[in-house]
Amino acid sequence: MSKTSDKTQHGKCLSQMLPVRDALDVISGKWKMMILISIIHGNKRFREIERSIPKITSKVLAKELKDLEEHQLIKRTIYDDYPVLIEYTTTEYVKSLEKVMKQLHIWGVNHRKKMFGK
Amino acid sequence: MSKTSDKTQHGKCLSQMLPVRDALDVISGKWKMMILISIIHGNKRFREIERSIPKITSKVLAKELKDLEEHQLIKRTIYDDYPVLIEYTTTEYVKSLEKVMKQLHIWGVNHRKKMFGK
DNA sequence: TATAGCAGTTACCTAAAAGTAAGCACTATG
DNA sequence: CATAGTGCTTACTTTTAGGTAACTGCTATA
Repeated sequence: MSKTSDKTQHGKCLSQMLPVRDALDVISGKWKMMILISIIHGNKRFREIERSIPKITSKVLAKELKDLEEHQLIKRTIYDDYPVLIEYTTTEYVKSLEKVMKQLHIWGVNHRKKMFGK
Repeated sequence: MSKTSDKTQHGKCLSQMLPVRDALDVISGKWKMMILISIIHGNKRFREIERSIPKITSKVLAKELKDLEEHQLIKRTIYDDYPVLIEYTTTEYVKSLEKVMKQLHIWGVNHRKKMFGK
């Protein structure tokens, strides 16, 4: 195989890599997927989400919720009754992530089995 | 809905979250998936992989290759001829990640479209 | 004999992510 | 009237990821 054909391979390779990295930029980190899953499961209120995720702090949660909102995966709704009520819900767009989530879940279960005995 | 039933929900929720996080612990970060993709595409030698990934440095590459080896996704083979030749190849186990990779790729392409105009 | 390639390592530095702890203005409950 | 809950924010510290640059011992090439 010549060096020239290697270079062509590298080009192809990049077009695989970059979108994968784009995706990971959005969903990676310790908390984002956990928060999304919590909301998908029906948790709506800030404290409710906070309690559903062990060890998360309000500071981190607040920041991550903003990020997820920017990425249009969740929306924040203010119900201006007394007392003011705020709800986080998923958007339609979150559905596009379901397959990714599913595969991550399957692989995670399997990997844990592989790593620390079945 | 009672507070008791909420607590049951949170339990269910965790069993979804934890495997997803396990998976992300292995594949997240700026470089791991790019390195895997490079090797899958046929790059085998250290410098070859390095050149196939823009902006990566040898220090980071060396460290990430060790991590991937620990997770049994790649193997490092030493051919003790002259000069000593070292090759990185994927393991069988990497195949289990293919669906995850595929979904990340699909979602990444789509997300980029959504974010900065089609 | 100088230069470049091989597969990394080393020491140092910066930036980003995350943790710690407290507090705010408000309401609801005992 | 104290206590606890609401949805956060602020200031500060620690931890981790990643970047910079130089350098090693080896071989191959010009």
